[in-house]
Amino acid sequence: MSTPDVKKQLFEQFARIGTAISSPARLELLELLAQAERSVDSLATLTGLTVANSSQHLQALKRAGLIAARKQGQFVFYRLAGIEVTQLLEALQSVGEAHLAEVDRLVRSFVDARDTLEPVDAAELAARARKGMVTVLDVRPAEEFAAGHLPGAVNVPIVELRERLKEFAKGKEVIAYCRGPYCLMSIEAVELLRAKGFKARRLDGGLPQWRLAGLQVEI
Amino acid sequence: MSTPDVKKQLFEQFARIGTAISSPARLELLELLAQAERSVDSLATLTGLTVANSSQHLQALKRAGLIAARKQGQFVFYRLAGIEVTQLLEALQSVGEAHLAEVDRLVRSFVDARDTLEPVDAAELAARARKGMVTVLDVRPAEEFAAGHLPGAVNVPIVELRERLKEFAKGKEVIAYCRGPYCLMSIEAVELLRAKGFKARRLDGGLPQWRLAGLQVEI
DNA sequence: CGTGTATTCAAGCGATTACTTGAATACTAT
DNA sequence: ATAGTATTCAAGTAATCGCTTGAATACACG
Repeated sequence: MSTPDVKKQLFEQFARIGTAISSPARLELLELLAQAERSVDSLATLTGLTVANSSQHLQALKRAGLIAARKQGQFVFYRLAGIEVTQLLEALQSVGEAHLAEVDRLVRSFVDARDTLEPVDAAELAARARKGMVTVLDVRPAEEFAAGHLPGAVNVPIVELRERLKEFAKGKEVIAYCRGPYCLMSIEAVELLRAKGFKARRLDGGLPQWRLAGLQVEI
Repeated sequence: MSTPDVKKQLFEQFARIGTAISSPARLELLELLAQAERSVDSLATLTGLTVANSSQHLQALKRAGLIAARKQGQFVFYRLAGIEVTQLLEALQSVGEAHLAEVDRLVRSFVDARDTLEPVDAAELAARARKGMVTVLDVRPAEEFAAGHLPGAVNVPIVELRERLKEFAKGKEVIAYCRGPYCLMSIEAVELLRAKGFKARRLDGGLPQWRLAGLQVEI
């Protein structure tokens, strides 16, 4: 095999991965899978895609090496193929934030709050949580919490938060997190908590970013 | 603007970047631009694409925020938009290496040598070069060397190496590098040097990886 | 000012992609 | 076995993409 030929084939392979992340639907699937493994059906419901369409997208992602499948009974559970995939998604977002004006505009449009919510970074939270100084609040759905969460976090899905406020102590600061930097549930949580007189901030990033920082995840 | 709508638009934006890296031709262009800024014409020549086709690919990359352009006289020089783009390409390759069997096969097919060439990593080279213990050899074309190279490196393009061997001292080890982990010129250089009785190894990665490691680049 | 060169634009064509629909397959549980 | 559910497969259509060709634009130089 001649060498320029090998080069070309390598570019073709890498381009396959590019193709896999060139669809909004597939990116949404990947974001969900970055939280927890899930069945085709559950992914279809969460994304609003038809089941057949989801299945096709998932197969495309699998062919590109981004996700892996596990069959259990009549269900097929898909999961990210590895931490490299999370890194790839991070890099994708980081390019978007740095160089696409449209991304900047969109982020500002819903996280004006960002400035006022004073996000805590992972290292700071890790230190303070270890000393028991803060309550770590995971507002994601129970399934995602079950598949892995920050050490010592309590799970109150955002839809239940309003009616479970009494579970929190007024004195202790609450740090809320959810799926990632563009996940709105933690922002909503912080706003609700503050309105009710709690001291609350949000984590800058979600579980995937916590993992990427090399920090420990509890199951 | 409703929030699920914003989410959707964000995925669309990130997908634009995915689309940009979904073509082998564009990946090749990006790899070249990771070395140095270049004109459309020079990129077309290097890749073997027609000028019009290159121009279109470059515009696509620009729209996706991956590259930026600078017009000087009748030339348009394109360059990577930022270090995030290099990170993205790194992440892409890393997913490929980890999860695409085909990539593994291709890499093995031309870098069996890899095992026997005992690549040096960036940190080790930085330390040894600072003490003057090794000769750092850049085998890339002169233009790319001129746009930035490892501190203290000497530039002998691979095509000139055979006739310029007398410039090297037999006793001092030579560490060769070129464009990146899949760049063959440094492998060829090491093989030639060894055959002629020099002590030689290659750097694991090229200039972009050196930059990503946060190490200093000389111009 | 005209000539040559670098780049971009515009139109066209074949190949690929995204999504839908309806059916087939695979497994579970009664 | 039978019915029910999860997933995949297959076929069809509209839209998009990659590349080519030929022309237009932009700039430099004599």
